[in-house]
Amino acid sequence: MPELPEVEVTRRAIEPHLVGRRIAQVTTTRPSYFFLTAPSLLKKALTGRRVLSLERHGKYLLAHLDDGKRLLLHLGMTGQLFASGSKSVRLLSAKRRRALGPEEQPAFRPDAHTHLQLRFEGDGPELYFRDMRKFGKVALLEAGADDPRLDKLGVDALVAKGAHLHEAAQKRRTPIKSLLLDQSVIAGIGNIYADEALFLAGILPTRRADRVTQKECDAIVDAARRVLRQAIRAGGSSIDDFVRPDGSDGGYQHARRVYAREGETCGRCGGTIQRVVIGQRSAHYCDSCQH
DNA sequence: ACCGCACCCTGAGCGC
DNA sequence: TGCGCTCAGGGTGCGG
Repeated sequence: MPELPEVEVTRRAIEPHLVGRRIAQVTTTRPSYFFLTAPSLLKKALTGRRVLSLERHGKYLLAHLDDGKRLLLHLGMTGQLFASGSKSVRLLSAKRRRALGPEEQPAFRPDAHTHLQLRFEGDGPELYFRDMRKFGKVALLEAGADDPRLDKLGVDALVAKGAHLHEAAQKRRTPIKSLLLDQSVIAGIGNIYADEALFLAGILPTRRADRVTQKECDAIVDAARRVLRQAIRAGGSSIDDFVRPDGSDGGYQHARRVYAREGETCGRCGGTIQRVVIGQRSAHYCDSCQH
């Protein structure tokens, strides 16, 4: 699931294909939950526009256009943003995957899950936004308009301090992990990196937020920053669907300590990794390393 | 204000 | 072989 590292890896790789280029043609799927701006409006607004910059805000990408409007993208759970020519089995349906020989890796061709395709003037690849479960989002923001989703975001996890977490935690009885996932407190942390940060900080995900000390908040946020930076360097985590914009896998899934490792051995103490559900989401931890 | 939970979606994996 | 069920989860929005 794309979190800050996956979105940042995507931003860096997509930027050279996007910034400075003029959009020649926009292709979409039918209107759906995925399109916060109707596909017809999107096509009209994007065609002919030049992209000035590509920013990341938490897990959102924001492309600034030459008419002052902005294109807001969110990868949701299964969103994939990549360039034409990419090859990866993660870009294929299971049906197509099964039909392939073991060594075959055909170049991606847009399918029913490819909700947005951008073709540009001149040389360079097309860009595709594919999202199987449609939890991703595309929205066009009018020039000068505020956006509630962006306004709500807390401080970016790459620059957050323990104080940001502690301030929010003091009056909250919710589990500390739920607070870490709250994008209005700190922006960018999702399920994988929340579990990893809490493991490194030695704090149980179930601990009530108001019982986490300032010092412990420092440790959690420091650990989160470290984990996120490391994950960016590794190219993100390709556990289910994430691919880098050239079709390659990230590498951080091999470095994770607890996430999706229920029943496996803790690399630090030799104990067994546990799983509980917190706020309708899996939480993974080691009950002898975390308190 | 806070908190828990339903919901949006589709594919994988499982039992029968 | 295939059906029906459950699970996965980011963000939003609701009711208590």
